[in-house]
Order: sequence, then structure tokens, then C-alpha cells
Amino acid sequence: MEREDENLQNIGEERELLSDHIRNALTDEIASGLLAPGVDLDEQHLADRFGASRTPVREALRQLAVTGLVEVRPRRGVIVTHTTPERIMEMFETSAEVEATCVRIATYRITPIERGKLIEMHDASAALVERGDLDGYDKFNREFHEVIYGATHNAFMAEQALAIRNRLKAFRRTQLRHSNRLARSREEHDAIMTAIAQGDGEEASRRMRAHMLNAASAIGRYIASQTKKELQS
Amino acid sequence: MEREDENLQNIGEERELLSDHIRNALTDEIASGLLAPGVDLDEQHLADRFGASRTPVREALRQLAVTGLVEVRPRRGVIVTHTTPERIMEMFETSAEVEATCVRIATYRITPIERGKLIEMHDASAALVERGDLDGYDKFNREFHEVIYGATHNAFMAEQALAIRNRLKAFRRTQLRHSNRLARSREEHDAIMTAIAQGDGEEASRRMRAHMLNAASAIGRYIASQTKKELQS
DNA sequence: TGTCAACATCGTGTATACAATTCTGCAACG
DNA sequence: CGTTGCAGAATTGTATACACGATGTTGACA
Repeated sequence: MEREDENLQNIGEERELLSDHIRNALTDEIASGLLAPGVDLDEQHLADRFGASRTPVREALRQLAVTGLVEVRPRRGVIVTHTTPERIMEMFETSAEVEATCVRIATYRITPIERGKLIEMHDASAALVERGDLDGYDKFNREFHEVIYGATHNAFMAEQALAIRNRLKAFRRTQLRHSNRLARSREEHDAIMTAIAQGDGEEASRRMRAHMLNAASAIGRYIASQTKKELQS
Repeated sequence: MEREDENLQNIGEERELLSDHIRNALTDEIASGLLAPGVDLDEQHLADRFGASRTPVREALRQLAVTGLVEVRPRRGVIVTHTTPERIMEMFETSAEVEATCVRIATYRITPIERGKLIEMHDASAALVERGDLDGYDKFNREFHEVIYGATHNAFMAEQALAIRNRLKAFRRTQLRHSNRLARSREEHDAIMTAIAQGDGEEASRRMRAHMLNAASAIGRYIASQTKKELQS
């Protein structure tokens, strides 16, 4: 196996640590599903793949274990965490509650500038729905939620919310591709925007929770169908 | 410097990883304030202290960095994270919201057995307040909140809540020692218990938020006084 | 044929070695 | 008197080496 990162040293403005690079790469590969749950992460194998030694690979794996992306079985290797459908649903529920909390607080603390930004983004998203731009809408959606995190004016809370959101990326990936989630997602955003405009944090929170749980159940149906397929094969 | 863990191999039932042991030890020392914010964590120094080599120490430090307990400055060493009072308050607010969410969900999902356990614990805590048993009450308090996490029947949410709570341990340490927080804490628990008994999740949630924010402001006052002292010295 | 034990093999856990960067102290200069 | 530049030291980042535990295999025995 030959190394795949010849241009490593050209990347960063203030040189990235090898272990960080490996960690980021593995995070992406796990989040994107390229590394499937249960896959054995052999240290030497990964080291060869990244053209590094085992040391930085180990550091990366240990860090991923803290976030729960991989599982370390002492002296028996590291595997990509096998996440059950139940646990995925738990994570989505948690995410929904966190988002709901964020938007409630954000409603009370949002500045006129932030509100303007949010309205502008929301308005622009109509065009994305119109032309069915899935990738564009996905990008907008992420930013939309991140602006809300920021509007809580609580950086720690924003970080926590973002961390959970990122953790769910792997499972949310296929969500918008099914049925008419895109249009319905925007309608739900609209209801949230209305509540924010009215300064009704509780209502915004309820709307957000519903929005997140709608998305979650769309994914839940997908996961259920996938699981059924796997059992058949 | 001589090693302090001669009896290391006798500890675990299924031998603990050295890096895990070091990570736990450092977590405790940081959470307890023994290692103050800003302190430089020299790898070789720590390695000597634990009678190990730099490798497991590095792994431990990298893992602590993920949880935010320490800060890695590439090629310039690791320091204990310096947490500003503003950030501490943000963390407490986040914790309050998370706990509020947990108790709301727990109210709707708690089983009779769990409710019985909670009532029993709460009743027993009266004696602890009576005799001013700070350590005992602290222990009860932790368990009280953990039973609520469990009653959400959402393991992921419980983990998140516990992680934030642990992260705040360092700052909550001195909380109960001041004024009559002990008695007032129990009164607040009582209000939460009443709401749970009535199945009113929203009310339980509001009570919990208030409870947490009361504790936070007690700590906030303490931190403010400490900061003032530091500026004077 | 099935079970179990000795052994071989492989991979992880830890230590040590080396490379590269940052920090420190001092001296020369403006 | 402060600033800049340059060794030398110290410390981090990475690679390699070695030890030990886990797993798989073969062969003997029931």
C-alpha cells in the first residue's frame, strides 16, 4: 500500500500535526460511511496508508475513541463503533432537544444583525428548494442552524450543539433525498422564523423540536429499510 | 522525582491501560484544582511522575484535549485549559438547560421503580441537611441527578448530561460550603419532586433550571470574589 | 470425530531513539 | 536601555524497537 498524502506539508499555514491530519481524515471517512461500523482499524495498516508511523495513528484513534466514533478494546484493536438503530434514534432525540433549547435562548438574545442574516438566508433558501438543489440546501441548512447556535451568545452551548450535529452527520446524509423533505423542511424553518420574529422562544423551541424529529423519523424509516435489506442479504 | 504508583498492576480486575490510568489521574487532578489552569504539563515530567514513558502520557494528554480539559499548542506543549469566568457561566447555563431537558423527558418516562428510588433518596437527604453533612449531600446530589438522567431512558442523552456535569465538577466543588445552599438545594429538589409526581414535565423542567442556575450563581459569586483576590495579590 | 493444550503468529502497549522546532540566555548593535 | 540575532538547551513530534497478551492452528488424546 502506498501513501496518499504526498502534499501533506503544503496544506497548512502553520503546519498541522500529523496525528491531527489523520484524525480529521478518519473522522470524515467514518462520518461519510466510507469506513463502515465494525470495521477493524489496524494501526500498521493505517500508518502505511498515511505514510506515517503507528505513533500518530494511535493518537488519532485514541482521540476518536473519546468522541465515541471508534471503540478501543484493550489489546484487541480498535473498531469503528457499531451504532444500533436505537442509539441513533437516541442521538437524534438528544440533538432535537439541544436544538430546541438553542433556538429558545437564541430567540431571546438574537441581535438585529443576526436576525437579518437569518431572514436573508431563509429567503434565499426558497430558490434552492425550487430547483431541488439538495447539496445547496444541505449547506444552507447547516449554516442556518449554526447561525442559531451563534445567536444563543453562549459559545460553549454552540460547541456542544455543533458537536452532536457533526456526530449525526453520517446518519443524516441521505435524509433530504427522500420524499419531499426539502419543501417540508423549508416550511418548518418558516414556522421557526415566524416564532423567532414574534419573540416567542417557547413556540420557536417547539417548532424546532418538531422539525428535528420530522427529519429524524425520515431517517429512521430509511435506516429501518436498510436494516431489513441487510438481514435479507 | 520518584514514581508514585508502585501498586499499579494490583488495581484492576482486567488490567487497565497505562494511558487510561494516567488520563484518569490527570482528569481528577485538574477537576479537583490540584493542577491549576495555565499550568504547563511537561511530558517527561509527567512520565517520570507516573513511572512510565512519554508515549502513554502523550496519549492521555491528547485525549484530555478532546474533552477540553487541556489545551494542546502544537510543538509548544500542553497546558491546563484556562477557563474564563464568562465561559464557566456559559457552561453552567448549558448544564442547567441540559438538566432541565432531562428532567422534562424523565417526568414523562420515569418508571414506578425509578420514581420510588428517587423519592427514597430525596427523603433520606433530609437527614444529611439536618446534620450538615456536606460530603454526604454532595454524593446524594450527584446520584439524584444521575437517577434522573437514567429515567430519560435515553442513554446517549444521559451520557452527554453526565459529561457536562463532570466537566463542571472543578467549579462546583466549593458551592455547597457557602451560605445555606444546602437547605435551599433540598427545597429546590422538593419542588422538582412535586412536579415529577404531578407528571408536569414543563414545571419540573422550569424548577430544575432554576435549581441549577441558583447553584451557578452561588458559584459565580464565589468565583467573582476569588478573581478579585487574585487581582489584588 | 471432538476436545483441548502447546505453540506459533500477529497486533497492540510501552519504551526508547532520533529529528525538528521552540525556547532561553547572552552578546552585539542601534 | 531596549532590541535583534544567534548559538545551545530543552521539549515536542515521529519513528523504531521490543515485550507481552490475544488469537488461531496443529496435533495428541479421549
